[in-house]
Amino acid sequence: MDIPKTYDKNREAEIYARWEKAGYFRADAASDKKPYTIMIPPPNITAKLHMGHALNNTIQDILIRFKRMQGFEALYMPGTDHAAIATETLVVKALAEQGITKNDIGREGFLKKLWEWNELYGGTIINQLKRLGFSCDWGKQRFTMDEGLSDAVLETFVSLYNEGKIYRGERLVNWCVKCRTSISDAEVEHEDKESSIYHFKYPIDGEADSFIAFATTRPETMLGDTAIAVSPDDSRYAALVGKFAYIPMCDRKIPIIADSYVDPEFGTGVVKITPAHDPNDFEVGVRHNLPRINILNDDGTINENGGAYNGKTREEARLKIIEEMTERGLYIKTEPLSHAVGEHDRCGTVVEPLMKLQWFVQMEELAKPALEAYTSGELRFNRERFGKIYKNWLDNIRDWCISRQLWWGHRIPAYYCPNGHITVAKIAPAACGTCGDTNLTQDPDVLDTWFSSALWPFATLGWPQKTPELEKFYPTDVLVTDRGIIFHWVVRMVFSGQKFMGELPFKDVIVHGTVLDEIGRKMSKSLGNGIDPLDIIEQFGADVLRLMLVNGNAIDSDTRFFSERLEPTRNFLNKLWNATRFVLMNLEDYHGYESGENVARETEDRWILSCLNRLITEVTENLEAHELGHAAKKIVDFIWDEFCDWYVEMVKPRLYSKSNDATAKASRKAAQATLREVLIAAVKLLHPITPFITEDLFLALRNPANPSTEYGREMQSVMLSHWPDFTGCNFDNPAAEKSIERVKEAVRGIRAVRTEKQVPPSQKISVVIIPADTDANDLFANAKAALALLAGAATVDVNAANSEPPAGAISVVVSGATIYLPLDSLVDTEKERARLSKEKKKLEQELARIDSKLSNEGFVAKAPPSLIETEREKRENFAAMLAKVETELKGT
RNA sequence: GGUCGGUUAACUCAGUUGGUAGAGUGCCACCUUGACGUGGUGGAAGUCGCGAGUUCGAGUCUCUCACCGACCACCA
Repeated sequence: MDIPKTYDKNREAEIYARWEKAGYFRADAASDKKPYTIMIPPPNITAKLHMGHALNNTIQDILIRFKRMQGFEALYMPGTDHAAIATETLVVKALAEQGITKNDIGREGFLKKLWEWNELYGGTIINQLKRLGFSCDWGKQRFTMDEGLSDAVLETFVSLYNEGKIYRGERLVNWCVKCRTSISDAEVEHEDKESSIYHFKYPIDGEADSFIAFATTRPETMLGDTAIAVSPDDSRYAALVGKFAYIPMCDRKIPIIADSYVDPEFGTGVVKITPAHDPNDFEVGVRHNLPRINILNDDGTINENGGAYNGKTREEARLKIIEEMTERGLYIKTEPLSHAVGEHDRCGTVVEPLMKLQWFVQMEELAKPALEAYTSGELRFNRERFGKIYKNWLDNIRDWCISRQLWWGHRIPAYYCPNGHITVAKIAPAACGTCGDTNLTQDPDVLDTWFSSALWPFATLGWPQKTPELEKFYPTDVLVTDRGIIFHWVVRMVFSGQKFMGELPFKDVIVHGTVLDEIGRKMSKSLGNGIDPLDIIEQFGADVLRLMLVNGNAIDSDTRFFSERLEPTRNFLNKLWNATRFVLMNLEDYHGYESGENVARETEDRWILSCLNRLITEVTENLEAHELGHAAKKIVDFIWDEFCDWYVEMVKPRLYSKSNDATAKASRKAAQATLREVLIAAVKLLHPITPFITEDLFLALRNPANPSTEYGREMQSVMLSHWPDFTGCNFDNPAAEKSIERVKEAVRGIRAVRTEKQVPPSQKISVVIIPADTDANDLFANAKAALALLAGAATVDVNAANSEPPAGAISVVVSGATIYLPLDSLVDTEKERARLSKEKKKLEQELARIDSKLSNEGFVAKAPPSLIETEREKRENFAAMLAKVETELKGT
């Protein structure tokens, strides 16, 4: 049989194509199996996938494959997001490079460009997902702007509108002067900036030489001031309340009012009020019925309300006003100030609060059940702190501004007639619903991109239609997402699901960390420190990337993408590949034993099966609990340490035995059966994480007589075979485990001496073991052949207990035996005494530690009995070993 | 300003109900033994950020502080 020494990662694409062709990822709504559903967080069609997607989707695919193997009808629903503003910005930029603007090509032409963009990037993303091995049901793939989702969006909008939960109103919105659109609070990033605070004073109207001093960080907004406010409790200004201040630039008198919003301790205790350009001032304005003067155009320049400043930019106006105030003797001073400035997260432009007529979703009532779901414990987060983020957001919920002044997105289904009536309908109405006027225009704005993704868990399944898919697969089982979009997305899916499906869209939320670069920074385009998953796949394969991303990692903490971790991961898969190769090479005359059949198993067989049994239990538990890092690490450790380093080595003498003796043959077959069984189970456990290589290995192990058989139609893939489960096989075997642990201890002891004495592996030594009792005698006698191989011995003699030790030998005391290595020429009495003394000291220290513990009344009284028992057993063992060491010391 | 996270071997990180500190990489020494040198064997290496507390016992629980990081936030 000819199997290459290394796994060919280039087979991944071929294996994937095979799966896809066979329809293994298809989830059937008519199936009798229990459903298990995960919705992919639809990637934005803005660019290629990055490492964050790779992690996010790997977690999902592991869970999906695990559940599919467990016999669930598992649906991994794929799709993409149109990402309204993000994509539009990119396309605008791309057009600008050709000297084209949106208006040049018009709405229709522009949208055509966007659909072309979607074809290109949406397609790229899908191919990347496939390349990473994700087992999505591609037949069900959706896009947030496709027909079905668009219908769901309209349905939602109309229904919320009819309920009065969507309204249109003039409010202060976050306005991006560059993108010329409103954005939601969540899209505003606050960053502390070094800027200045300017101190001015306004004259008090009608009183010569009387002024009121205040400070502002935005002098240009003075043009829109409609009041001056002080604290009601501030005696300093009490006399001024009710009087008027005078704004010279605008020739405007504004009232001096008292409002509790003002903190008398801060600054001068005086705040200028600009209701049209500051959210707090807006509130104050509402309370005091102040006029709202909008001084800005959509592009951020001063409008006609700014009088002489009309047409100037924000920055120009600011300087000019400072100048003018100075000339008028009303400027006091400028101080440096570090304060938070809101910026648009997409373009970095300073956000301007602006009065606008926009569409809003009234959040108060929708938020209540969403909050209740969390506080009642129905909605769970994998870490409590993520739940707190969720709760905090809902506690401070504000109405959601959903209109965007963009073209790419779901156009708002509101139609206006010349008489000022609004008609909201899914299908463009022929006439105004109020006055019957047929001259209607549709609102030019589109909806916030999250409006559609909020519906993702059920709209993708066919809602508002009552489809079999919706019936079968909703609610989904778990949502896996990045920390960054808990409130953007998770919150909105929750209340949407509750509102329209009457049921939470999922009960478990897994929030994972961010993939950082090698020095702990976020990967970003601007830093140029991003790593393309496809580059890694090109070099190492998807299996390596997937395993590396989860192995040993705490799911909730950020992880650095450390390229040095790739090689060890690849090495592991190579190790697994070769372990399988070894097993296959030794199965040539194997004619099949099925699990549970009566096989002449030996102690090491029972040991490895016992370890495997525990591994399966633990890995299953870990996966159920979404602790992928633990699961992966345990499988890797088992395969490498227990299986390869110990079991395979121990079993070699049995495999290589040429004896035709019936016992020897039975023993060989038992070894073959165990090797195969254990490896098949291990490969299955690993399959959700590294699906490609395990598929190949499984198929080979299934049919060892002809492992190179091409994937036949009748052959099932790994994912459809069952998740390993040894319940009822009685493989749990503590006695075998204890025995093998002793063998391992003996082997390590001998190896340590060999290394110390620099005995090369090629030099075979003889070993004499004098066991402490009959149990140990049986154990070591049975393990003679394995011991010989593992310790590089030509002969292993197990003498009777208490028999005379050989002369001139180095002695090693282990649990249950003293081992003698007759290495006459190498024995140096002085050094031996030193070594044994060191050993003695170590044992004495161990004993002292245990004794102090056991003689501690508090410990004996309060520690769990099992722990005390363990300590006593250890004490016994150490005491016996110490006695042996002392005997040896006397002998030298 | 508020909330949260991190601080464990030279490096990157695990450490699931508190019970004698682990892995990988790197380093040192040895080895091509019939699966694998993308390998094997042995080894060195940590006062678990500082200080205190609870406990028979603390990397693990509580508090203080320090440094790093994330998020939230309307203080002019």
